[in-house]
Amino acid sequence: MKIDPTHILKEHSLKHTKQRVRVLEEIALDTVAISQPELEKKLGKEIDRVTLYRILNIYEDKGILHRIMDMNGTANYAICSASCSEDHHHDEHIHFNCTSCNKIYCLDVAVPHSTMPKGFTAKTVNTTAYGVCEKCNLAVKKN
Amino acid sequence: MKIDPTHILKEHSLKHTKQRVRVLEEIALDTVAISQPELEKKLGKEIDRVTLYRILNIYEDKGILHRIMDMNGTANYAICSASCSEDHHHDEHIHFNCTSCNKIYCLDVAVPHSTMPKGFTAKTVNTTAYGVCEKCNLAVKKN
DNA sequence: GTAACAAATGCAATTGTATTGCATATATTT
DNA sequence: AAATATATGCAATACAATTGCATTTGTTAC
Repeated sequence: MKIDPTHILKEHSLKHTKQRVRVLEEIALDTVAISQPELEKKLGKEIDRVTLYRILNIYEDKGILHRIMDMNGTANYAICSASCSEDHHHDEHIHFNCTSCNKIYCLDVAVPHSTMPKGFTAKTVNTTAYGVCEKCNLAVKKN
Repeated sequence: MKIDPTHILKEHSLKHTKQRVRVLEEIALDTVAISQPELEKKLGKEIDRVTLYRILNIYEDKGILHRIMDMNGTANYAICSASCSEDHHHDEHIHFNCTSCNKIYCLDVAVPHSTMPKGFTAKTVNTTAYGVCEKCNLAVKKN
């Protein structure tokens, strides 16, 4: 995914700092969501832990990133589709969390809508499938 | 939900201890999933933290409880439907995570199936809707 | 019922994720 | 280039979860 960090920051009236740019660059490298610990490992020498947390939180609030919890309760981040905004995350695709390598994929499969019971108002719906991903399935076959 | 802790333990060849019985009793009190911290608050004087964690893990492995992560990355637990087993969690209903009171409801709404991309094998699918629950919606109207 | 054994519990210590307060550094506006 | 608002880095802290080990408890066989 090719992104323009400077443009994204301007769009959301966020100050242009090298830390913020680096976070966006790093996350945009892969369509697979990246976890906070992985990000910290990659950026820990350039960016302080706390700053990283703060940047990720701001990006989530602004609708720039979406956050997916994996089975361990660890936050994972991926770039939002263009239609996401501060008020509403249009994060209605399926996440696939591999139980072998723990990676989280954003799959291009539409989520069928379900109607909520009376009284419940849903803002966002998050569907996560747990199983084994393509890579890990192949790795098993080889052995 | 009425359950028989002794029967459940026997069914899964688990030793019958008072701690294990208490955990099952406590979780069965409500259809709403209960979080680890809440459980600890309620049972902390009877059961050691670590023991509680271990019991919850065993119950999840055996398919007795299912675990739902809330937005904070905290584990929440609810009794599985009868069809759950060690090999397969038939946890295919929708969870509703209220962003106001943070409660997790197990809704009686079937999850529409989606087909996975080639190479990806899904074992369980977890759908969580985020929004405002019935109680909190009513509370807002009153003020 | 009781002895023997395996397994569960409790405690202390530790890991790992996330947050808060405050001083310093940096980006934007004029 | 100066003023000001905001972001960053550091230290300390909170909280969820895990590990190792000694002790206790449940189960099985006698």
